[in-house]
Amino acid sequence: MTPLARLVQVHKAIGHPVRLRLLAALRSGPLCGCQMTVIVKLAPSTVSEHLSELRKAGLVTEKKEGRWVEYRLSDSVLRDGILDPVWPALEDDLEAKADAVLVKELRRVPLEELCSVDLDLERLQRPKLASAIAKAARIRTSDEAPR
Amino acid sequence: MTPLARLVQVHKAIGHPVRLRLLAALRSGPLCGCQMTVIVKLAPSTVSEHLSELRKAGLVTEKKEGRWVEYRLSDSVLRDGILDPVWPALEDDLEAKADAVLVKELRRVPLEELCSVDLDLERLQRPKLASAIAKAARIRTSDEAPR
DNA sequence: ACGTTGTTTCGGGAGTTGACGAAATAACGA
DNA sequence: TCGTTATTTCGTCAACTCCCGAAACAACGT
Repeated sequence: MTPLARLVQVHKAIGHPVRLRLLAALRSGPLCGCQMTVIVKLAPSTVSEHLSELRKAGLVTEKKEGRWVEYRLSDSVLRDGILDPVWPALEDDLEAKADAVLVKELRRVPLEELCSVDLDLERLQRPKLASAIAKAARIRTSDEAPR
Repeated sequence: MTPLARLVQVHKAIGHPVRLRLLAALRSGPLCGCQMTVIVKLAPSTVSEHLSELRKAGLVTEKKEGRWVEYRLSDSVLRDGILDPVWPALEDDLEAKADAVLVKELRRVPLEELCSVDLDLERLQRPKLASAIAKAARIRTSDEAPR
């Protein structure tokens, strides 16, 4: 793959709202796939495909951790600074800020508890899920967000 | 348009080989549309649409100069450094380097002369023009890397 | 006025992307 | 073992992208 084709792949990966939100969510630390589905509220298969594209572009790495796959920003992202110009813009974005709040809450919920939340039928509805998570989060308030 | 949507628009614009080559070509100075069609060897209408997308993304600006439209990298590109991480990678790219040589040659040809090349319409929009330029530049005949 | 040239817009066709659900796979726990 | 849960792969379909040529538009020279 030529350097130009590589650049195209990377920027195509960045150039999608869902993938950009996933990258932003990972900025505060690693997350597993099921957490990401909660954040962007899409079907697990869709999120998996987005993450696969980010991995192929070298933007995230994945590590199998028991039942879950832990995703994190790749070293090259931090080293090459390819995303450095995007973070400041996201500071002013309402959706990105809401995501950041949700991510922070999610990190306080142990994965076992998060997965036990009954999603019912409507994955698309945010308030119910968010309140369920918030309720679960109120029970546990010990961990602190990394980095 | 939200900051996130704006970022997506910018990176989608960058995430295409032709548009990336156009941006790279503009790095050495302003160019007009007809010069760009020579560089990327696509129909004028196609190049126009690519440039329109780059303009809507705020990456290039255009200024009408007589019959020609002069495109150049926008101030914000240079200010925000959104493209700073891409230039080093293009240094290693064969196609980008060949483009750079051709651009250098093109800049020596006055626009009136470039446009005066007789272009009867066989096959692609202006093969005769392209070959004439290639002959002058002596580079475009040997960049078929097989594999 | 007219023809020429550079550029843009429009319509369409081939190919790609993004979303889903269903099914398959992997790992835990009872 | 079996059932549950997280994740991936696959088939499908709607929507979009990219490229083209034709036509329209804009500006120059004669």
